[in-house]
Amino acid sequence: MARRQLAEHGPGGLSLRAIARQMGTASSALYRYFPSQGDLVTALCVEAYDSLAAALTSARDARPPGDHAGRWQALCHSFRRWSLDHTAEFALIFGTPLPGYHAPQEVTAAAAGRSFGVAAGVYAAAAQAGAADTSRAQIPPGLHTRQLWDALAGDAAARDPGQAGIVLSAWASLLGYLVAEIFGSLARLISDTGALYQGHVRAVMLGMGYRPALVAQAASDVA
Amino acid sequence: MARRQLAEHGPGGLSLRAIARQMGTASSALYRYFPSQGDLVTALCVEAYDSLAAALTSARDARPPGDHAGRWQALCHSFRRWSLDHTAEFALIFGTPLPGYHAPQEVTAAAAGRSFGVAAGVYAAAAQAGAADTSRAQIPPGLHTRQLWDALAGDAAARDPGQAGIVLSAWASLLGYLVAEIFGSLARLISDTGALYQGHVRAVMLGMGYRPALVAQAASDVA
DNA sequence: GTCTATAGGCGGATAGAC
DNA sequence: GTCTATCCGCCTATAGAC
Repeated sequence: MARRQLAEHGPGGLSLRAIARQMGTASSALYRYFPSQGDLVTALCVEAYDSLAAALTSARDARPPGDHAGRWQALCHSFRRWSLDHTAEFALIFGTPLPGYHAPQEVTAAAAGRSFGVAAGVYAAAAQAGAADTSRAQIPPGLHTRQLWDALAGDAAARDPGQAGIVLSAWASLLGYLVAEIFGSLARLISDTGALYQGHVRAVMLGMGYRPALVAQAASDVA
Repeated sequence: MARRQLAEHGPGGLSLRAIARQMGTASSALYRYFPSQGDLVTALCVEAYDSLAAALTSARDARPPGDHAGRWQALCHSFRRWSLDHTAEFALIFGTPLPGYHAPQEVTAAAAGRSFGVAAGVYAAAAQAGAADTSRAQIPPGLHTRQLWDALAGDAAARDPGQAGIVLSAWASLLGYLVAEIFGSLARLISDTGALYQGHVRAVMLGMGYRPALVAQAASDVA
């Protein structure tokens, strides 16, 4: 099925008809595949999360397993690349919720955990290898995680509750930068967003406890 | 005018008719005040930015000028409170851009700078007083700021280009947390968002170079 | 499976009465 | 200034022919 074509439409301009028009079929034909618009959106959300997870995994594996700081940095770079290349999907899963639509908790939480789990796994490996010092990160332990453990249960790497908070906080920091860049609130204030993102990543890494020497080295690798 | 009533509508459900319906008038009556929908949206955006700026300013002034770490923390807390209390306005200025709408650069940039300038001023004061060590923060200098300097020109506090990058990066980190919390992508993974936000703020502050002792003290003040 | 046709609703915007 | 009436377009969803 050519469902991938769907997401290539405008971010907010998501509509059954527009999708159908774009792929050359009648709008009513889509009802053979999805009972309603909501189910189609849900499918798109899951696909977007999985697409992001795939990009992150690919970026991770492009670096040797021992290069922990490099792996995290590649992850960050990939996150931004994916977001810039898939602004519609980005808006779908991270942007303003659709007016009438409410995503089913189970399915989207699992999909979200799948993408977040990649980041958690990379950090867990770094912490275990000593490339990141968990105790230097400043995130309080004892978070009441809900779906998080279920989503990461399959990933044997991430177990420490403190680690989950650290990665979640760091991931939110990255997300904030991308939201500001892609949705435009940052573009109103600054121009060379790429350079600032590099600094942002560096600051986040240090906040996570990555060893400064490794961070500096990983940064020079990119340049 | 009862324009404030407008913003009390649903985040994505922004429409001239819905607004008019809610305030009991005919939709066509609004055209006496705004030439088109876009102008109305622009007015709402500016009002939202100014509302945020007012909240931030108020939170800042609730702490003594010498309590630099406390002022920044109050700012962060106020940012979250405002966002949670004004989800519609939050979505309007930080969320997915409206399909057809393009905000006029000059006016929105100025408004955005007005709110961001409060944060920049607080940090600049902290840096000048030695409560924050700029050199410990890990953001590269030499950013090509565009509207930023114009917006902050009136504020004599913020001058160092490096400082602008630090605050921008930190502000993006906060924004990311709030986006994740309010738009729901974080709610799918975790429950006690308030506690995590406190840790997030702490990590951001340390990343900005705030003295660890002051951060710890400010944190205990809140608890 | 995909099409045409259609129902019913909401949206922005304008014209003209009062 | 605000109203009613209206035009036109886009949307979701369904019915029924092929």
